[in-house]
Amino acid sequence: MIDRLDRKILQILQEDATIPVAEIGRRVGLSTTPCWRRIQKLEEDGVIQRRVAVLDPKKVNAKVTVFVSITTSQHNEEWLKRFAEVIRDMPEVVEFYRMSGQVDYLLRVVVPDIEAYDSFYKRLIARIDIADVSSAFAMEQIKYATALPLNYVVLEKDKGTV
Amino acid sequence: MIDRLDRKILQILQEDATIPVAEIGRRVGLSTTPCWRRIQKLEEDGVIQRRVAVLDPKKVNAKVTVFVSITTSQHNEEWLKRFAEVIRDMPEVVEFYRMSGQVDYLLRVVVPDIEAYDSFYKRLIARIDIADVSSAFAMEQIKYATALPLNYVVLEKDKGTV
DNA sequence: GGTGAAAGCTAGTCCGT
DNA sequence: ACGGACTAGCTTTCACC
Repeated sequence: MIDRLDRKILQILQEDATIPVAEIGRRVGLSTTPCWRRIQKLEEDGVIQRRVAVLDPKKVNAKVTVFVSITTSQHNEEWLKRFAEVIRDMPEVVEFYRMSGQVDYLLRVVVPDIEAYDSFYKRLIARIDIADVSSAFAMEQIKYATALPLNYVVLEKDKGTV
Repeated sequence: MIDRLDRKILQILQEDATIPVAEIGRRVGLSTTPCWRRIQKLEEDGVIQRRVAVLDPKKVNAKVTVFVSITTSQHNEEWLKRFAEVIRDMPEVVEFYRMSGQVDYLLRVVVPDIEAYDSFYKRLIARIDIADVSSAFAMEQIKYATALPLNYVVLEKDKGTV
């Protein structure tokens, strides 16, 4: 499905989606049209989901990240569905995972300060029944990448490519 | 620095950076040129850091997320600097935080499966001295947003805007 | 699956208000 | 600081190898 050229293209677009198709083509050793066709296909196939602007958290007052570990007694499908809906409506929750092991769910929450977190926390527990919550505060974001590692991509056998 | 119109623009671009400037202008009630100028300024000021393509993790075999909690005995600047460099070179590490409380650092690591995580883990501890590591596996990514909450932005007093 | 050039939009510039 | 018209450049299409 994806070959080495596609992977090169994805690598570029993951880092900078403003680069013209002609320039991407040049970098991967392709002329404009085939490069464009590949990008189209990657979008159709849903490999490329969207193109977004990434903002500086400090400049928009999103300075504090809190990791919220949640355990629940309610292990039914209905409860999870409702929980997911609640979370989807809270823009402070930037990531949401169902975990294995001790904690059931993990949230990454972004707020300007501790007070705002407290307010968020109250809104959260008011909306949904949760057994136990524990919060861990990040002091500094040392690395944040939207780019996924592409070295694990399962490659289609390339047909006589360089 | 940022007013309500800027915030509306950012909201749009955070979700979809492919929308033409004229259309963004229309949505926020501005004609093309002033809207374009605002976007330029937001880029110059570093509020907009970059535009990137977001990929489907499943389609690029990045199916497993692991949260790695790290504690260290080495609390000096030199060690952290080296640690940060090591992490920066590992594309599997997608996020990296310095934490308060029990754990010193938290990593979000993305790999195709448990075996790949084990290999990553070995490479990590081979490169840097770490006192204690504990790994928590995510079973499912229920929400992932690159968009930051903008309701906390400190707004410049708008001058007679709608 | 690849190339080159034409056509249609969009971003970026200029000038006026 | 906003708006309209123009230009330059990029995306997208098309005909072809």
